[in-house]
Amino acid sequence: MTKSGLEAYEQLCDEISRLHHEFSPRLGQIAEFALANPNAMAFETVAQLADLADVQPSSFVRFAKAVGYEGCSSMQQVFRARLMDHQPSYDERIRALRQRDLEGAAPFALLNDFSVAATEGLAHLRETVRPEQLERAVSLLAGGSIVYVLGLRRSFPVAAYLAYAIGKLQRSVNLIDGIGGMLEEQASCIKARDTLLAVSFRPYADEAIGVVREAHERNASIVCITDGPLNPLARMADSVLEVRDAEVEGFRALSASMCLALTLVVALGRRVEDL
Amino acid sequence: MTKSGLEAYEQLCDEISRLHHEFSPRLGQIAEFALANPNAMAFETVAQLADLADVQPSSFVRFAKAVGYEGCSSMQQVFRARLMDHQPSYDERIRALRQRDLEGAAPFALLNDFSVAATEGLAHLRETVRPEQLERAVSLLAGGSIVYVLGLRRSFPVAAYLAYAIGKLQRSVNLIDGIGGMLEEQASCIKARDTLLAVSFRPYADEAIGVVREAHERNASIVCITDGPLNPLARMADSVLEVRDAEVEGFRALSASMCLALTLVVALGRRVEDL
DNA sequence: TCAAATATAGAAAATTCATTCCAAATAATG
DNA sequence: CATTATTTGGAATGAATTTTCTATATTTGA
Repeated sequence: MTKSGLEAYEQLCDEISRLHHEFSPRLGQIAEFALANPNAMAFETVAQLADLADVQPSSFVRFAKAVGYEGCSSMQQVFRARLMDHQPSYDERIRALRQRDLEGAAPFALLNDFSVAATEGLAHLRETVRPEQLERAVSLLAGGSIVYVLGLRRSFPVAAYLAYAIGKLQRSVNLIDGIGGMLEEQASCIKARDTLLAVSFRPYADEAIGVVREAHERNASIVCITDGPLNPLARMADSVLEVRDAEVEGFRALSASMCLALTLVVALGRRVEDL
Repeated sequence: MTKSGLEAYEQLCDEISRLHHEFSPRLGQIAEFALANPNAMAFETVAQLADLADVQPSSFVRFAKAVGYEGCSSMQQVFRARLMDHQPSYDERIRALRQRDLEGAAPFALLNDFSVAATEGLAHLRETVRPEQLERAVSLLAGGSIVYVLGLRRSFPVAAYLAYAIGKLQRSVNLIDGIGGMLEEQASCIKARDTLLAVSFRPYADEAIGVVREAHERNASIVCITDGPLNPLARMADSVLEVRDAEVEGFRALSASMCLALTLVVALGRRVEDL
């Protein structure tokens, strides 16, 4: 396994500490500065660092060489990697996962990888959804006299689940599924007091966009479950909930989406009960 | 109070999202890159970013100006401030989550509970499904000349997903959904060389049992996804896969089921590819 | 105290960088 | 189809950055 950013950083700190007592005064001064200001070391230019540490830029270069690097630039990479490492992006984690799943192709290995990916997706969901967003979405759903649920193609299973579950709450719910080619007819039922709950993932189906636009023009409330902020639906929506299910070979597991859907439904049920 | 690095960053993200739809193609491309790679945006030089995003450096400068900055450098400060500000350890992240859970509204607490429950469901799935069961299920699916997918009521979303995904593999697939009251007619198409993939959770719908029985009598292969061994379908099935999604107030999240479904589909795709 | 060695400061040089500008390409308009 | 407006690619520019170099200062050891 390749060395992580944090490890390299800690190793460098150790090295600096070890050498500190045998450094010349100026180098020692820089060593202390470096250990005390790792953020600055990561971001500032040598000139700025020199200014902050009250030394000459050339001293910084000598320092970098003294601890074993070719120059300041390569030393700086270590301080940067540390910050990167602290926050591995969701994409990076999933990419790492995908790397592994290429090795074992057996179905069981797949199940393992996908379930780990789904777990990551759920964790991501917890971390990124903001309480007030959820709150708002539930309010909009509770406020609509009829809830319309939209989801086509890959989003359809989520929409179907939402419609089923909301229906069990004894609320008026309508699944816009485009059955019999009647998408527009279904959409045209949406009125101003209603709420449209739209589920849409990339690539965003044109028909779905059309339905949302129509609902928007009719002044219906719109709650949108989607996979990213760069989404043609987002700007028409009154509430946007972001989910990022791991995608493998073009398929999304929808595990996190389903979890969010369940949350919305149960929260809606409680809200309605309380009234 | 002075604006934190994180706030500024989130504000910038919002702005990018808001403007995305009116950007030119190249600017849109950069917008997506920026949101997907905030780390790179913080550290890399414009030339490197341009290379990564596959655009010209000048386009990056145009982008920075389009979102309201004087140039790339000032925009980059925002991405850097985010990392400066925000270097939580794992423990801190957990604590922050608890904090939000406590002070946050009820729906968010629900989301937390459900996502934890779903995570446990996934772990359970990993632990209980045996490799040879999966192998067998995939073989049966690969062997059938037509795959029929059955799932009614709460199981319907899983079935819909399976049908959609198997269809994308260019295989003949047929979703038995009982549309137009034609459940029996749909079921009567199943022949001996076909495979029925039945999804059924408690309380097992009578109609579903009927369809499986009919398929069984016609000597079709039967793969069953269900929630326990005490299931009327199990004894007719050639392969049984057991999933236990967490249940809350009578609702199942289906997260684990979706994960298993994805696994079956991708494994099937690979199996067919290899032939 | 004096020479030798080492460390430092600061200027200079060589890169690299962000930005600008203009021409080519593309899309919109009449 | 011709014209106009946008958008895009890529070279040019000038500022900034890292690094090297050298004269000066400081320390070391006799």
